[in-house]
Amino acid sequence: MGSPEFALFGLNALAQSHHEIVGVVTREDKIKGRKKLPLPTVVKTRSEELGLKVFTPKNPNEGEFLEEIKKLNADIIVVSAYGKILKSEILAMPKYGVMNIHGSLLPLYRGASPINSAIKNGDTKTGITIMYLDEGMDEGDICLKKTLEIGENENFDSLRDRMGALGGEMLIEALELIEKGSAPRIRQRKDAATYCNLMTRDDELINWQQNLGEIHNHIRSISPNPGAFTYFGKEPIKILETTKEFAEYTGKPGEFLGAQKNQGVQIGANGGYLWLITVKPAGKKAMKALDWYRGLRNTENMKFTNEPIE
RNA sequence: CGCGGAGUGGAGCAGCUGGCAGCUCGUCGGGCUCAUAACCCGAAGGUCAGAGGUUCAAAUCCUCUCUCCGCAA
Repeated sequence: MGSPEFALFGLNALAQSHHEIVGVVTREDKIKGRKKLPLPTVVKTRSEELGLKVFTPKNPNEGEFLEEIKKLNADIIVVSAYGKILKSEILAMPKYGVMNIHGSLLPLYRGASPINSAIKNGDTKTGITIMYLDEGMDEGDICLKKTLEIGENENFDSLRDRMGALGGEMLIEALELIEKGSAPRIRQRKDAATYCNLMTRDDELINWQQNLGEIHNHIRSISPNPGAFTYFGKEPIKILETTKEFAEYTGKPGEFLGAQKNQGVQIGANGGYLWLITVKPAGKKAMKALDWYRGLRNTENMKFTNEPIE
């Protein structure tokens, strides 16, 4: 069971292993407004490529779907970023229980956005936990846990892919252990738990009052999708890639300081300079910050703001 | 029929109250320099997304189509 890209890794790992996938469960297709096309999850698309049986229940805890899944008679259910809560009835169904691939070192970052949150907080390492799912929010016992370094400028996509790959390997490993009956089962330390929520639009807005490091971490934690944004005049603009340079800066944060070839566009921030590398203006495609800057023509007194202006 | 932005030489943009297609950058050639991503000189490169229409004349006005993107869901 899974929905976004992260879940793909577990699926692919399983598909390449000797384990038989009796069915795949993923979120229902979403209606994408602009062209009002129903968009299937990547997991659904991939599963269909693999010729697997796919379920997209609105509520996985309801009668009809429960009957269906019971018929599959799975030995184990694997969950990875599925996005829906599973209740006891389904948790008790498989012989070996329900395993979850979670993108953090539990009990840290329980919740919906562990990968984003780790980057956003400027952590230098994170990891994958394979755990037994129970009714709590990522509270189940831990089976396997492995650590991963986070690069200084690494963005969400990059880390997500690396973590996904690791998660896939660990899943197979965990399944071997479970088959042999020698899988570890360690309780989580409740007192060490931290939580992270689902990201919303508000989490995407850049706050120029923050210091340089925080802004930089914020930007890469959701890059390239959905991407952090700020306001340039009255238009929103996404900032997808940056580097940071700590320095003395006494001007106002968000101000344009110029552009440097082979470096980017220099923006003032509390505690130094933020160099824009890649940017995506409203209505445009992602582009080099320098290209965007070039097209501005007049850059006198330009600045980014927390709110739309004019 | 949810709202909106945009498609112009390789890139980013201007031109859009109709009249020989322009800017910044890149590329190529040459020069200056100990040297350079700096500076100077020069060149190549565009059926202005596509189709139709109005006009003596359309990138520029009207109609339709295609594509990309932001918001909202």
